[in-house]
Amino acid sequence: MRIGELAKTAGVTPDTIRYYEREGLLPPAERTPSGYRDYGPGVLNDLQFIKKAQALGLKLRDVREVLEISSGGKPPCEHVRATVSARLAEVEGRLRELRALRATLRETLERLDRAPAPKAGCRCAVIESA
Amino acid sequence: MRIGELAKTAGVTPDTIRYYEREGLLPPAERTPSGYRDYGPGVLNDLQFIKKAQALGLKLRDVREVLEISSGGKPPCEHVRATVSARLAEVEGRLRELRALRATLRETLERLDRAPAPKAGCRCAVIESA
DNA sequence: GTAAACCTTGGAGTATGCTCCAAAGTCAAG
DNA sequence: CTTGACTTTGGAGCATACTCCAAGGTTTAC
Repeated sequence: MRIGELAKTAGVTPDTIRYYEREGLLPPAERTPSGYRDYGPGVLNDLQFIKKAQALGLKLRDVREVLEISSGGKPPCEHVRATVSARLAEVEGRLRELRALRATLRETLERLDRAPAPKAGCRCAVIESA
Repeated sequence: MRIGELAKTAGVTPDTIRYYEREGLLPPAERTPSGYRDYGPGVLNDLQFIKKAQALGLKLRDVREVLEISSGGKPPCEHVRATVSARLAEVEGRLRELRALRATLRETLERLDRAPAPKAGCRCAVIESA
């Protein structure tokens, strides 16, 4: 299977596949005599594994680590748990930040509503007084 | 006032000030005969305006637009409102995404808890079955 | 035999807000 | 006059996950 077919089957672009290979998520592909990448059907599983892990919120770096561990013969579940936990903590932190930012933005809108008509030459009373 | 002093007073680095100038957030500074940037005290307000606008959730691009409008003589409040509204919508969208991601991560952790002991050679049953 | 569709590589570009660097010039104190 | 602290510029680098490009080689269909 050449890269275009694999890409179409997996629902990604050839560029993405080459990128994964460069980044060590996929092993270097075998080559035809003319240098084209030549894939067996197993790579499809690899790509789907990557997509699923991404859908679970893992970054490509995380996925690479998981793949490295499991290709070393060990089940990576322990590592997966640590990674997912870390990602969850990150997401919760980011949620807190964004909720705070949302509150600030809402308050700013209210202040804009209540603000008096701007004087010519003013920059923005609402921002200035923040 | 030279850039180092201004930076210290405003609580930023000289690099940041030069960056703002490059990006059009600050007007090109006047220069001493030897080429050093030479600031009047008004620039402090500009820097604080930028910091406040950032604290309100505006991006530097937004701030630049606001500054451009107000340096054109018009009060930028209308534009500020539009910008803040847009930013709020973005933040709310991102919050929704992150809440969904958090749910996925939590569910994944639970599945890891319930998962049977991994077989050697398995990649990760929990990811595979996602 | 030729044209279309495919493949290769290396490298640049995207967005964000800085930060850090080297090489060289300037200024203040002693 | 020297030392150290300051300044200048242009440019690279970070993190993320790709995307797109050009210039060239290959394969396939007709």
